[in-house]
Amino acid sequence: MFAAGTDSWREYGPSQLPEVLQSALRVFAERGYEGASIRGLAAAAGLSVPGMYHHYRSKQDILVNLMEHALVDLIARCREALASAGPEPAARFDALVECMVRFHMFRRAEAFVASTELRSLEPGNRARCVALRDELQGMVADVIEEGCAAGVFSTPYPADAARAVSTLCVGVATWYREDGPLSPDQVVERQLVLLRNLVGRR
Amino acid sequence: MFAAGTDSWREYGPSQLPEVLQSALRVFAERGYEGASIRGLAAAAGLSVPGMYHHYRSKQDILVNLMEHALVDLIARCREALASAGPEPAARFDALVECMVRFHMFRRAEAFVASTELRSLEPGNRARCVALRDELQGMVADVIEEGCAAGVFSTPYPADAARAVSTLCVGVATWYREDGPLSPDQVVERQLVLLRNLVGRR
Amino acid sequence: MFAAGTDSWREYGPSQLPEVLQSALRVFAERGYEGASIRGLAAAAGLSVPGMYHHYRSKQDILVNLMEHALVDLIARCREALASAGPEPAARFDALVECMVRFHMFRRAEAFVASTELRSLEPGNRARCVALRDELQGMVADVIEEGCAAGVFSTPYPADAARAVSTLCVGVATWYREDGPLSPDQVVERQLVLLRNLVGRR
Amino acid sequence: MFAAGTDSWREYGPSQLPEVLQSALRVFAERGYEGASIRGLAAAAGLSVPGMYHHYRSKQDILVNLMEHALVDLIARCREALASAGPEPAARFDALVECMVRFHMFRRAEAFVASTELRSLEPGNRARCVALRDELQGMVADVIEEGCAAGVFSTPYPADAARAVSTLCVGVATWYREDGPLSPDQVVERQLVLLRNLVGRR
DNA sequence: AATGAATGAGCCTTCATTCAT
DNA sequence: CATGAATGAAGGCTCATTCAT
Repeated sequence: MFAAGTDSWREYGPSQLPEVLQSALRVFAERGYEGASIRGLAAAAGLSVPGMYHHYRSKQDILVNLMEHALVDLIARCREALASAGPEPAARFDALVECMVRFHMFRRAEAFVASTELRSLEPGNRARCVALRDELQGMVADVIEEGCAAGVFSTPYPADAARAVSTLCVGVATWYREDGPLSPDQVVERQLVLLRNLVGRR
Repeated sequence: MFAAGTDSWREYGPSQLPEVLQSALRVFAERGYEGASIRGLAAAAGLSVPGMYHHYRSKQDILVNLMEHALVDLIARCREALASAGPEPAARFDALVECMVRFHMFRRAEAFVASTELRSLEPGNRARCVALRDELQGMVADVIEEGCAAGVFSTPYPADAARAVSTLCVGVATWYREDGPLSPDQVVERQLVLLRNLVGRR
Repeated sequence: MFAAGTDSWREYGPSQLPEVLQSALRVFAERGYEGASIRGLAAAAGLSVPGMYHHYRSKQDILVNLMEHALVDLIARCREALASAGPEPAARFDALVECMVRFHMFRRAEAFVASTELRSLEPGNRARCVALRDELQGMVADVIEEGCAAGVFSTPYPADAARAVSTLCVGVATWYREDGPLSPDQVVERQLVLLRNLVGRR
Repeated sequence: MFAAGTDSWREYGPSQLPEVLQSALRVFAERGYEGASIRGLAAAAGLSVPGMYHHYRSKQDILVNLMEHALVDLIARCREALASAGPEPAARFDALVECMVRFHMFRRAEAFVASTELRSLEPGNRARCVALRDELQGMVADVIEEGCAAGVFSTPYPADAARAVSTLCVGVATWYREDGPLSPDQVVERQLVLLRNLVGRR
C-alpha cells in the first residue's frame, strides 16, 4: 500500500532541532509569532533573555531558522519519497501524499508554524520561504499533471486539485493529535483514499 | 448547476458590518490580531483612540464582534442554502459547498480572520465561536452522512471527508483574489467538482 | 560701555521652555544625551515614561526641540543686539559679544547642551542645527571683517579670530556659575576686554 | 619665531599608546564614552570581549588610562617646552602656547576625549584627572602672571586670560584637520598671534 | 589571549486602557 | 464622539561584565 524503496523519508526520530528552537517552536505554535515574547521564548528555553540573543540575532531570526529547517526537511523527504516511488504516477502521488501527511503528523508544530507564520516574516525572509513552499507545491502539481497525462487521474482541474492536496496535507497539522483515535498509518491511509478520489484516480 | 430555490444566501451586497468593524477587519486580516494595535485600528477607522472605546469595550471585543458576525452570517446562509436545496443529499451537498465557497470569496477577510484568530480569543469567547464553527462542521458532516446513507456518496471515511470539505472551503479565503483569473462562478464549479470527487459522488 | 538701543536681547526672564524640556535640559547637561535615560528624563519631569512619549516622539525629539529652541533664541537675540548697536563695527562687535556672553550665562544649560550634543543628533537634525550654528558664526565673522575693513580691528587673521571669539563665548557656559565671584556684568566686561584685544581693537 | 632649546616636546612620532587604547580612542572620539560599547571597543581593537577584560578591568578603566596618558604626556611636554624656553616670560608664553597647540593637533583624539569626557569619569578618577588639568591651567596662569608682573603682558584680567588661552588651545582639537588648509606651523603661528594679542603683549 | 555561553540590569519604545474636558 | 493627558505593564533588544575552557 505504501511506496517501496529506501525509507528514510518515513523515519522520524526525535527532532534534530537545537533545543532553543524546539522550545521556541512550542511557544510559537501555541501563541503565534506576535503573541510570543522573547521573554517567553527564553523562559521556555530555560535561558535568560540575553542568552537567547547569544544564539539568535532576533526574534525574527528564530522564526526564520525554524521555518527554513522545516521546509528544507520536508522538501528533502518529499524528494526521497518520489525517488523511492519509481516512475508510476500513481505510486508517486501516493508516496508524496504519504510523505507530506507523515511530516505534518510527526513534525506537527514545525509544519503548523511554517504554514501559519509566513506572514510574520520580513520581506526578504518571506521571499525565501515562499520559494521553498512553492517548490513543494510544484512537486505536487507535477505529480498530478503526470497522472493526468498518463490517464490515471481524471480530474479536469489538476492545478486546483494540487492546491487542494497541499491544503489537506498541511491541514493535518491542524487537527492531528498523537493521542487521537487514529494511528499515523490509519491517518495516512484515509488521506490517501480521500485524495486519490479528489484527483479522480481510476 | 446550482441549487435552486430562494437565493438570498447567494447574494452579497456591500458588507453590513459597521464601518469601524470593516476597517478593523482589514487591519486584522493584514497584521493579525496580536500584530494590530488599538491605535492602528483607530487610525484605520478614522477615529480617536477613546472613540474606539466608545464603540467597543476592548480590542478583544472588536475581534469577538467580527468573528461572531461572520460565523452567524455564514451559518444563516448555509441554513438557507440547505433549505432551498430540497431533500436530495447530492443537491444539499452542492448547495452547502457552493454557499461556503461563495462566503469565503465574498466575505474573504471575515472568513479569513474567523478561521485564523480563533486562538486569539479569550476562553469564554473562544468557546462560543468554536461552538458556532462546530455547528457548521456538523452541517457538513450531516450532509455527507446523509449522502453516504443514501448511497450517493461512496467514501468510506465520511467524517474525514467532512473535515476535508470544510478545510477546502475555508482555504478558498486564503488564495482567492477578486482580480484573479477565475470568476466566482468558476471557482464554485471547480470546488464542486473536486469535492464531489472527494466524497465519492456516484 | 554696553551697546545702546532696544534692550530685549539683554533681558532674561525665567525660561520660556515647556517644563518637560526644562527638566530634560538639566538631565542632559548633567549626564549628556547618551548618559540620560528616558526613565531619568521622565522622573525629572515628574511624568511617567509613556507620559514623555505623549509630549515628544522620542528621546532624540526632546534633544532637537531643546537645541533648536536654544539656537533660534540666541540668533534672534544676536540680531537684535546688532540692530540696536548701529553701524559702527566696534559697537557691533561689542554688542554681539555681550549678547553671546549673556546668553551663555543666563541660558547656560541650553547653550552647553547645544554646543556639546551636536554629535548626538541624527543626520537630518544635525544638519539643521549645524546650519543655525553656522549662521551665528557667520554673524561673528562678518562683524570682525567689517571691523578689519574699517581699520578698527587689526588682527591679520579675522577668520581665526572669529572662531576664537565664538569659542570663548561658548566657553562661558562651561565655567560660569551663578554663585561665582563675578557678576554677569563683570563677566561681560572682562570678556569684552579680552576679545577686543584678541581682534586687535585699536 | 619658535622657542629655542631641546625640542623633544615638538616631536610627534606615531602614538605610543598601546594599540587597544588607540582604537578605543577612535571609538570614544567618534561616539563618546557613553555611546561606545565594550563590544564596539573590542571589535575596533580586533579583540574578543573577554580579551578586552584581559587588558583592562572595565570600560571606565580604558577611559582613565587614555585620559591620564594624554594629560601626563601633555604636561610633560609643556614642562619641557617651558624649560627649553629660558626665563623670558614672552618666550615662555610662546613655548607653552605652541606646545599646547601642537599637542591638540598631533594628539587630536586624545586631547579631544580628555577634554570632553571628564564628566564620564567616576569621582575618584575624575579628581585625579581634574588635578592634572588644573596643573596645566596653573602653568598657563603662572606664565601669564609672570608676563604681567614683568610688564610684557598688559591684560588687566590675567586669570580670565589664562582660561581663555587654555580654552582656545583645547579648542584646536575641535576644528583642526590634518587635511585642512593650514599646516601645523601655520596654525601655531596664528594661534600665537591671536593669543599674544589676547594677553596684551606689548 | 580567544571562544562560547551566560546574565541582571537597563535601554528606548509601545501596548491597551482610562479619564477629564 | 474628539482632544489631551496619563499610566502600569510589557515589548524587543543591548549593556557591561563574568566564567569555563
